[in-house]
Amino acid sequence: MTDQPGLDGDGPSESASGTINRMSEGACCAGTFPANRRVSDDVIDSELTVFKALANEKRLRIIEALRDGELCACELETILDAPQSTVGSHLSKLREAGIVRTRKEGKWTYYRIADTASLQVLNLAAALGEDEQ
Amino acid sequence: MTDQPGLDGDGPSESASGTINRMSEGACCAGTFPANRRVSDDVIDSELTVFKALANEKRLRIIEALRDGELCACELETILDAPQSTVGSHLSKLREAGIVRTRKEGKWTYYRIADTASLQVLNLAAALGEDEQ
DNA sequence: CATACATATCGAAAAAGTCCGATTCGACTT
DNA sequence: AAGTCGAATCGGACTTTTTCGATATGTATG
Repeated sequence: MTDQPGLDGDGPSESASGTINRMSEGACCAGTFPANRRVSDDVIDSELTVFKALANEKRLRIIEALRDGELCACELETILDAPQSTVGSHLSKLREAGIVRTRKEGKWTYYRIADTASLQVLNLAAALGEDEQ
Repeated sequence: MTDQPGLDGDGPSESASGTINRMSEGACCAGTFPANRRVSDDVIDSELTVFKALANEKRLRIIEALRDGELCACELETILDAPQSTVGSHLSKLREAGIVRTRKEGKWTYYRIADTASLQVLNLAAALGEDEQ
């Protein structure tokens, strides 16, 4: 027989609820798992939508550029120094993810940050990544 | 303020050396982009590292599972219901990104969230994505 | 030391994402 | 209406990421 991890719980951070159903026979985790630690698919989907939208250098540059206020699509083209179709598809993804919102004025389309919470996410991520390098 | 789109169309008579212009004909924003809105590459890199690590369903499930405390790699295998090598590579990426930290105990490896700021990022993202669906 | 188990890593195929020319569409001007 | 400009979208080449069997490493046990 083999030991089970976390049985005696002498670790420094073993303070979680003991509702995890551990097995009493066989290998470490065979058969049973802490099902109560699953999270709803909706939450995962929400997070995934946002993070996929943010996991791209050009899209991050767009958002950083929009920190101080709205810009039109063509201005973002020059900031990214990329072809119109490239910038356009990035903007589409940001809009589909709900990160940015648009305002049409004549033949121009102005983009702005939809929710300041997006900027908080950026700030937190920057701080997180910073002390890891 | 920079010139907003509104200057008259000049026609295809671009003669100067386009320093930042990629299009054949400058119009709306050619030459007058808000350069001061650029952000340092370091910040972008930090954000990118974090967001790339979080932009994956399985890795998000791992992090959500670790909210309440550490779990060993084999427990995470059963949560994800994926082969050991798949889970292992996701855990490697999370560790390389600094999202999780490990603790070895005998032949087991325990994973935990490295920084509670990660969970704040998740919470914000979940809220952001929520009201977009 | 042989064995079993936990896990890290490799490598190649599959899947997903990015890039960008070309096209389409809408709004404006003449 | 015809032409122009800004912008959205399509299609396919290209790049990156994911997946997972196979293998390697490490740790306990007999």
